[in-house]
Amino acid sequence: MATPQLDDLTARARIREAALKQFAEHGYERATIRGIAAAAGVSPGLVRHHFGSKEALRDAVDAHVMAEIRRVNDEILAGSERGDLAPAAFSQTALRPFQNYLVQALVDGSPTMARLFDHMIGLTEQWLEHADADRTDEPMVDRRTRAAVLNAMAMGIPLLREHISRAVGADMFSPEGYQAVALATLDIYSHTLLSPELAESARAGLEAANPPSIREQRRR
Amino acid sequence: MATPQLDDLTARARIREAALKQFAEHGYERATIRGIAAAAGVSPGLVRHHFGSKEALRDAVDAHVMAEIRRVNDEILAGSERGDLAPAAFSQTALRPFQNYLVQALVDGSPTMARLFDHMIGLTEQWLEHADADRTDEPMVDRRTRAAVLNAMAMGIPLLREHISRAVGADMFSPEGYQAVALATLDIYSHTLLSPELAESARAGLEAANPPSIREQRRR
DNA sequence: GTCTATATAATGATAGAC
DNA sequence: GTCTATCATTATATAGAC
Repeated sequence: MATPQLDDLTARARIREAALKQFAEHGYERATIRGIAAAAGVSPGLVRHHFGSKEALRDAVDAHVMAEIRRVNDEILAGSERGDLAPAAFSQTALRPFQNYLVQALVDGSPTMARLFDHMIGLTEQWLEHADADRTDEPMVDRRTRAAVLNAMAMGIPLLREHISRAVGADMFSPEGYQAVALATLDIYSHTLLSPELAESARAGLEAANPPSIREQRRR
Repeated sequence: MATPQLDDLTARARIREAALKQFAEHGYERATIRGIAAAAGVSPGLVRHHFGSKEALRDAVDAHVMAEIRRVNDEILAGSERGDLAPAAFSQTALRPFQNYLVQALVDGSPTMARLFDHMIGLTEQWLEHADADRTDEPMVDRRTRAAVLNAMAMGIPLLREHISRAVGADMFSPEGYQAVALATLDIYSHTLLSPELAESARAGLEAANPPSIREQRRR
């Protein structure tokens, strides 16, 4: 499903799958119709015949990825409780086969994937709602801003997988590398990186440097 | 310094500054020599005269950014204690004027910026060393892996600034947007997002699905 | 040092044969 | 449905005048 037998697919589907990989690996600009056609084992002309243009091909891949993500996500939601669904778990399961495409498309400025990003922010907000219930102090900013930043942070991992792999000494696609990164993510999420005192002093410095009118706008 | 008066610079420096901005905003591929020349107020031929090729221009910008970052970083190190230098503070101060360029170059696969990334991992490791001292439980993976992941997460913010800005409703470059994101970052770093129990159960599930031989390799 | 003009290569788009 | 051949555009690279 994530990596179907290319031989078993129609040419149109093969092209779409090849484009998915090429866009994910090289980005939209660097990926070429010729390269995609070669990877799919067809002629460049056939790509045009089925999709019309490179931009339309991107849209088709976007739509397919979006549909697949929603489908898998629905499957997971159907089989689990709502509420304890952490974004981490969400990305690691539903999004994982398409993660590289998604994050690259985000950087490339795909409107479709931008909407998906917004959707994910909503899920993260729900998750934060639960996490906030256990807090005693007031959050420094509104939940949506924190959800957006949190999402971007999570996306940074697959986006910079090349550099993480180099530093870790194992390909993030290998079982070993993947597990190491997943454990690191869990460890980071479950521990505090900044003491409350340091965070508070940093915040004070930040707010002192900016007009106080801004400060009160974005609580909750 | 970060945004010098273009009129006051030599043509060579103007081209370099223009390239810095174009590469940061559009990425290496989409940025064109013609566009850079226009932004610098010179002819495309002069770009070639001074830098030889687009790739060489990128190398020159890389070197300049690297030098500036080190210079600012050294200034900060000289004026502050070692050890309490959080990566957040580091990025927000020394790297900030070049952050967009750095993260885009990282995605574009610049070798020079890749080395800088590795250098930053080292700084984050030092920071984690202090944070780890306050922990009672054993980290789930070695420090370097956590530092690499943490770095990638931090980079995700400027990398996806377009999407964060859209979600927050304010440009991340505006004082308001910047402050909101900075506060969110502080809040996230100073709070736990996953309870120890949830993290432990997720870890157990993860390790059960993978060969146990992997598990013991990457502690500390 | 700086510009204009041109060569060359790559790419997306297109037309038409099978 | 699929391919080959070609066009038009764009970008980098280059040469040479001022």
